[in-house]
Amino acid sequence: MADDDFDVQGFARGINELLILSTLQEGAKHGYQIAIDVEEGSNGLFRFRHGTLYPILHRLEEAGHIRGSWSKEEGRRRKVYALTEKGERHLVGGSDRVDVILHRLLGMLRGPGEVLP
Amino acid sequence: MADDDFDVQGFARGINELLILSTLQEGAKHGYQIAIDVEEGSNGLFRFRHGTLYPILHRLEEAGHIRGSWSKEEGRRRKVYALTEKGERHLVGGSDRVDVILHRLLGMLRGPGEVLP
DNA sequence: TGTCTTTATATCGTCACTCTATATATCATG
DNA sequence: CATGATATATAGAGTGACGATATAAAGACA
Repeated sequence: MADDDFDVQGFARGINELLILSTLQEGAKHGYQIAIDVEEGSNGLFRFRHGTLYPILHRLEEAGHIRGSWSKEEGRRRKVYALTEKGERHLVGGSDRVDVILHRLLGMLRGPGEVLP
Repeated sequence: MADDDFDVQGFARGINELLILSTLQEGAKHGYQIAIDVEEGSNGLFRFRHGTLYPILHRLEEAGHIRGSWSKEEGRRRKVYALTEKGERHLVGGSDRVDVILHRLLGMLRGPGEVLP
């Protein structure tokens, strides 16, 4: 499959990844905080179960989009993730792509008669 | 999971279903024609493999969103699908939902801080 | 006539991924 | 000291898109 091809699976996966990268723009944070911020930032619309969140974080770390480091403040172990440059580029490109795809989708759904700007 | 909850899997699955329902607004057609129309209508962005298309058509038929009937014109057997009223309602509701998610998602991705109405 | 491509529908197996549930550990509160 | 919130992790289940493959008939071409 070509790189600019659309597939729903990859698109869905991408949404979750982009949401995580997006909140990390505010600064480095640990997983639990990411989940909270995404949920609050979207008024509860977007939400991560921890069974969903952590695998994605590991995936993003392996891909070099985020960089994790353990901190042991107050005895509580936390893995704090920071956005890398690669991750930032991925976020910008991914957001543009989501923009294009969803607007085209909406154009299709609104019916064939309508002409979009 | 509540009905108005967002999950990426369901959203992704919904995209394909809505694309199919959308082209059927033009009138009843058979599966192969649906695939062609979706691909051409989106300038090649959205595309169905037949391994993807037919299971979705069966799913939509079972759900009562479309109604299929066999035709044997010219000796070639075709299953022609028509949009039902239920399917029409599903399409309208689904389009509105895509609209909402699109704007909220882009609001999140375009940078934190701002919470959209 | 034979065969190759296009049209047309269908299903099976694989793979990836979300989601539920469970495990582990620390800190705060009553 | 038990309960709940914080915090990370993984195993198991279920779903479904995707690729490959099967079937079959129509049209083109030599």
